Amino acid sequence: MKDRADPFEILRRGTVDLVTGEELRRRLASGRRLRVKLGWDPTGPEVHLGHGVVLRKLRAFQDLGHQAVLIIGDGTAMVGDPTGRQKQRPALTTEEIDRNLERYREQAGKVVDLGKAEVVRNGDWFRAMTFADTIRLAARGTVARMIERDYFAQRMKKGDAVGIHELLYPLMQGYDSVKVRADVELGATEQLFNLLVGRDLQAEEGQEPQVCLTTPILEGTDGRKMSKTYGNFIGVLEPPREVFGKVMSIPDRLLPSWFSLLTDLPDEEVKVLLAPGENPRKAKARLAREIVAGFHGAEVARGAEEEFDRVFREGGVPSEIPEVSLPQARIGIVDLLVRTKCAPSTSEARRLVAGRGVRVDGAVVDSIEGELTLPEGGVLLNVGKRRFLRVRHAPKA
RNA sequence: GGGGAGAUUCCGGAGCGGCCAAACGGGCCAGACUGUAAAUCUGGUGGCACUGCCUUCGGGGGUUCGAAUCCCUCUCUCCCCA
Repeated sequence: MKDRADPFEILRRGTVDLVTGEELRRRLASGRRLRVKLGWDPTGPEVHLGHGVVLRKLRAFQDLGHQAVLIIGDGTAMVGDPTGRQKQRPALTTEEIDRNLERYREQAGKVVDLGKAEVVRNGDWFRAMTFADTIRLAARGTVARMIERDYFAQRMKKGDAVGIHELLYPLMQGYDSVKVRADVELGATEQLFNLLVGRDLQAEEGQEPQVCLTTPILEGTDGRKMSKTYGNFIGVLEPPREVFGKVMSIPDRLLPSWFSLLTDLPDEEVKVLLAPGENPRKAKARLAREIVAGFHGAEVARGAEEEFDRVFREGGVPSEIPEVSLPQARIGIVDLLVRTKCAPSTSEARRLVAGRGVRVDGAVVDSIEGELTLPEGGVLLNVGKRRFLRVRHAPKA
């Protein structure tokens, strides 16, 4: 955050909602160290660039000397989501939550300074609540208020189930704010409603209502919201090369938003990169480099770029190729694909070969009948554009 | 509590006794063209011992030579009324 003066302006940049700007300005002016809350549900182990946006905002607060307060939502996650619909998340075990939390720390730590952050679990207080406490909390919300939200309205219209506990969610989240006495709560813009509930609850408790600050939803590699369920995300812990490649494959129109949400490049510089007439590819490479550098440093980022160029621009081979050893020396191509997990099933393997998507040592395999003998140095197996594998014959297991 | 509708392959959504491994669209995979962009085009998209066989249409049971399709029952969901 190398930037001139006004902390307020720094924090305001790239936000969608800020309730209210005046309050934030006032609190910043107080010179007090603000408590800035960000919640995370340990329902999965993956932190992706979409989360990165709001984490970066939290980091910005940290850089200005404020206190980050991370809420781990194990209270709600333990309850699980009983909404009947097929593959809703099952209740998580304590072990799973701990594991997810561990992974989360590792990943979030790439963006925020966890050493200086306060990390609390809301399960600590929710588990302690009695049913009567719960009722009292529930009484603070109204159904009308809850279901006016787009999210619920859409699902109901669509005929999907909405569980009663889901109506409780915003209240629980708001209660967290009361518990940690948050000055500011961060979230993606879809979270605005939940954040606002926190304000109400705090006010009822005689606390000064938190400032709610939301960040834009990052569009994923396919243009939809970046999300685990869409499989269109870029994970923070993915190998640098992978991250670089995925960034290169985003649609051009995402460039402006990705630059502003995921990098610290000054607007003027971005403007030059995206000027009409410039090759968008160049800008994208810069973006990819910036993002990788943010997690792994400039050195690694440069390496990832070189690798990318070699493999995809020059049709070369990656410098590091995973190796697999097989006990037999002679094997049918279809079998080979299945054994090396390049294809999930024999049928799929056949399709890949039939579709001319499989190469061995650079030559397209054009028959599913094909058999090959693994030579001394092994063989380079290549499926599609990005999957490379070196297969050797291992005399013994 | 009463009445109605519905549960289909990754998703949406056809099918309503054999021609159904199941239309069509989306997604996804592979190929062409590219800048691993967009747009477009082609092929594919349950499994296997693959011109055949096996397992799928919410669960269980039944009718039938034969069921995703008919009957019974269970579970779940939605809508209307109270």
